[in-house]
Amino acid sequence: MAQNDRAPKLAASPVIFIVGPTASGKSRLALALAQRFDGEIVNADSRQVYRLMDIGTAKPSPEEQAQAPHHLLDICDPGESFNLACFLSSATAAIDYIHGRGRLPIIAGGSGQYVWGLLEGWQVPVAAPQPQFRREMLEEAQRNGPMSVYQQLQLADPDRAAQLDPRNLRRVIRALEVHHFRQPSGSPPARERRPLDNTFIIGLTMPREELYKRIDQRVDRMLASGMLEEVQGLAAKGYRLGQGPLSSTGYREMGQHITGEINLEEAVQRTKFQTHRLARRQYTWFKPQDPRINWLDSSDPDVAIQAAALVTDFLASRSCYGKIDPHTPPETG
RNA sequence: GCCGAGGUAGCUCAGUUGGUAGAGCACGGCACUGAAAAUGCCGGUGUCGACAGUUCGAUUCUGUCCCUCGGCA
Repeated sequence: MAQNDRAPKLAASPVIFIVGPTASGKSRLALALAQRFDGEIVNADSRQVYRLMDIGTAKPSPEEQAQAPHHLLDICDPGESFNLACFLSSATAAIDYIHGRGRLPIIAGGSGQYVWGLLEGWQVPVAAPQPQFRREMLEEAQRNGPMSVYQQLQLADPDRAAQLDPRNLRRVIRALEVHHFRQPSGSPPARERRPLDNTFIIGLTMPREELYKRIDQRVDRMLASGMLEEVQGLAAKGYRLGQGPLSSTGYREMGQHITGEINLEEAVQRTKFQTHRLARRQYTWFKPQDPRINWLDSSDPDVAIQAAALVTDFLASRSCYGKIDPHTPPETG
């Protein structure tokens, strides 16, 4: 089935992915594998890219970061907006760089859109966000209802309109934005993107109840280590509570507490519930039945050993430069 | 012990002028191609505290009992 339209790409440089819901232990496993296989970690978490957002994003500590090279952490100011396109180009660059050093890239993170976009080589429309336009459309929706914006899209791009829920204002506005501001053909084309070759995906999971317990404990730990103070510090620097990156789970709830909307206890409980929801939504990107993902139960103390064994096998099967893999055991594993 | 208020979905509560009930949150599922930890969508049978009475019919009315929370002793 691996027919080649050109020279076979033997031993293409491998890439390891570690995916799964929040609090499943991705960062820790990434570190273990990086040390074991001479790897470098590339963050695929949409919030850990922001500086000053450490505690609430469960970003690896400086000590942990010192144990292996990390990429795409702290590359943005919380006032800037990071997005899929930013991720795709910077992650691709990081992978090339790591391969160039003869090392193993380990992509670790729970942002499904980023992970699959990178792995599947998504070609995103070249139309930069237009804050002004978004604001206008938002006002339009407030004045005349979201339907009026949707109707504009139906006129402008009926195909896209048919794919969207009219009630999902944000997506509808984005679609209109793409229609109006897409780079005209003739301007330099976007960088051609293709699916990554030679990838191996490890998924970390565990029984739902267990996951929720770990999430709750982690939220308590975040608070004890100064999560509220972190958000207060961001507010003091002028970042708007509840906006942009500060609308992330946990940050939003702490913000609501800071403005006096809810008490601390309520904010903590909501953060826990919101994080459960986040985990559920992550499972719709990383599906338990997805054959591409090699799932491991992260509540098993041996996960790191099991993962290392899988990676060892994977690398062995790929690094033989044209030699035939001596044995392909039929067992299911 | 007496007087009030209340016992309805896992939680907080609404409701039925008598025809077996519904919101928010939780929880479960889904979508997602430059905001994605964001945004949007779908999913509600639960001895309506227990027992008895009135009634064609009671979660809804009546009585007794049990429990909770106030107040008075």
